[in-house]
Amino acid sequence: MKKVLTKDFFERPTLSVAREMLGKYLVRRVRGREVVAMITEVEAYDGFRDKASHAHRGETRRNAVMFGNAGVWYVYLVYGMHEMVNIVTGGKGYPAAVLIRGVEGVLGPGRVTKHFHISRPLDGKVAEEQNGLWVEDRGVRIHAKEIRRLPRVGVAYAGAWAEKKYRFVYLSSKRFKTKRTGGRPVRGSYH
DNA sequence: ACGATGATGAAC
DNA sequence: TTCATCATCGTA
Repeated sequence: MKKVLTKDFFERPTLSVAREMLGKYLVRRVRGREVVAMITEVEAYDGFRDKASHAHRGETRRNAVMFGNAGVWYVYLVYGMHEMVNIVTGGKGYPAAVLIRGVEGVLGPGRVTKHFHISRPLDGKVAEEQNGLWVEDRGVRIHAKEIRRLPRVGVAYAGAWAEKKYRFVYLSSKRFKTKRTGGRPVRGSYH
């Protein structure tokens, strides 16, 4: 059971897509090499009003693909050195995307792109085999109890939007630990 | 705790 | 054209 996810999967409410991306497989094929891993951590960036989203200030050259068709890669550079990979969700004209923050064995969005050799030339490309980067459903089903919803990382400037639990983590991903202070989980940490 | 490193967007 | 900021990471 191996099915390449297409536009119909991504052209739905962003939070649903984000949650359902856990357990799916990111596949990269370039120069005869294939890299595959199960997605274990994602974040949703949803609409014009989401202050943490690049789309909040309106359409620009960088974020234009977020306003376009679902099922397209949105790849950009942050902090001068890390590429981030997102997949566009929702209908055309509605800016939204899901950031892939971690896969099994590779936690951290900058590490994911490095591991999969993903960089800006993929920005704006459709997620399909022909473009060398796509998402597969391989039949893994993740139970709601295995998912933790947390605030997004690195968006403290976004006020109330920073507190929304738009980050989805697959708990059984072995490397994910939760630090606790006063008994409350605060953030994921990487080991 | 901090510096690396460069693109982006808003101000001037 | 300048400037602050930034969906981070490795080293300390």
